[in-house]
Amino acid sequence: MSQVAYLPVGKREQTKAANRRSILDAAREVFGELGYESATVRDIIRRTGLSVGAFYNYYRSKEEVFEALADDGARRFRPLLRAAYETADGFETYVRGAIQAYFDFLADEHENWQARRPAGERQPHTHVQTPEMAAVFDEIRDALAEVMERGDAPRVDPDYLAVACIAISREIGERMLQRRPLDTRAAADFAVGMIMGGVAALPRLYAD
Amino acid sequence: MSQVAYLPVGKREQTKAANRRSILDAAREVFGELGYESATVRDIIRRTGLSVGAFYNYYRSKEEVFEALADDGARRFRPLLRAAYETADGFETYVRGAIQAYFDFLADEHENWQARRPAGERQPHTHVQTPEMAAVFDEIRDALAEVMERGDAPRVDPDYLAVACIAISREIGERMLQRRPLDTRAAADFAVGMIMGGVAALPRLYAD
DNA sequence: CTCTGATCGTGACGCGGCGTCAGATTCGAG
DNA sequence: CTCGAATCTGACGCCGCGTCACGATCAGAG
Repeated sequence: MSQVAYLPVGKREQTKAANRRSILDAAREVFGELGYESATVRDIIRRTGLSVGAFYNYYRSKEEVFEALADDGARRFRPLLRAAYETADGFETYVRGAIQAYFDFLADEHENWQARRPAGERQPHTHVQTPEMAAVFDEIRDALAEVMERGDAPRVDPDYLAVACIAISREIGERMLQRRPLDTRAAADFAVGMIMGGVAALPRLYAD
Repeated sequence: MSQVAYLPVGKREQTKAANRRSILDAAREVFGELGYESATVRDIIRRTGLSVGAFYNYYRSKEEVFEALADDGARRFRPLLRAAYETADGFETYVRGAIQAYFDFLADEHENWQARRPAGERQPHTHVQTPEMAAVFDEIRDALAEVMERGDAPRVDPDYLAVACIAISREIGERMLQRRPLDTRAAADFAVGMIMGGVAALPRLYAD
């Protein structure tokens, strides 16, 4: 029974990975229960059973844990986004696929661990800047540009377009979560309609 | 030279108002220079010359000062919004007026006291929930509903619509501030186009 | 003007969260 | 088994926060 070749071989590597996960899980719970503001680094640490010093071997602050959480979310969402891109056969199907995927994702995450916090609270899926988030932004902008190039839609300022699409999705998504019954489909219909109509009416980049 | 009848008559009232202003001004500067996160209640207090205790007679925390700042912004913006409503003679002119007003307002505030902070920073004009902010939201939603009723635009879910319009304006506005040269007109063209086209294509509330 | 209660200002103080670091412990290569 | 490096531990000092007992100032009554 020597050296069962798992992914992280050494014992050190294993506990390291486990601790990272443990901290992230604890943080999710704590932020969910106490909210970001009033949560304490020590609150998170307590749930992990680690010592204070050990925690600081992994993350330098509460903020950094929060970012890691957001980054994690973005990382899990990315494949869904990519799938939407690859499945799509035009501008509208891409937008629809991406938004429906996002709203379902949102609903899922919300169910799972967001123990009903007051609205307007800081949430990992919004307004934090992390590398993975930036990557998602770029991916969306490029996909939009790419799909526009194919002639399915008029060419407009891709940066503003991406910003607007994300803004609509984010805010409609958040509003959606507060409504009962939860209807991701209706919300998606709204967001997609807004974007599709909007693009058609937008000032063109190269008047031709 | 006795009792020149100013607006706040008593000396007490005067210094009270002066202190409130002083704190808000100091807070603007401090947040502008240090950023919200790393700014300290004491930093603000130091700039006012007040004592610690005196500060706490006016605001209970850094957060509360920040909200007061946001509230103040909303309060100054409201008349401009109202003017846009009263000047408008239809859906498009209202949307255009409101957005142009907002972007000009944004540009102004930015010039004045926002000593170029890293992007994504917490800013009083975004994502804070204050009574005055909520009032602005309601005003926009009602104005949109009202204008829709007049038949200038198809009727759609007013809540989602208001959320979407505000989201677009907010995010395009923020992006606009990062571009050189600063072009509020172009940004407004984009946002208005997006909204106008979007509304036309939206799922109707009462299919008729 | 004086007196008096009330309001407001002052700053030292205690509390609590933060991040560190010297020492202990555990791992794993040789 | 040995030893150096990686990791863990938790007591410690620091710093910002909000309070509160006390003093100063004001406004109104007499």
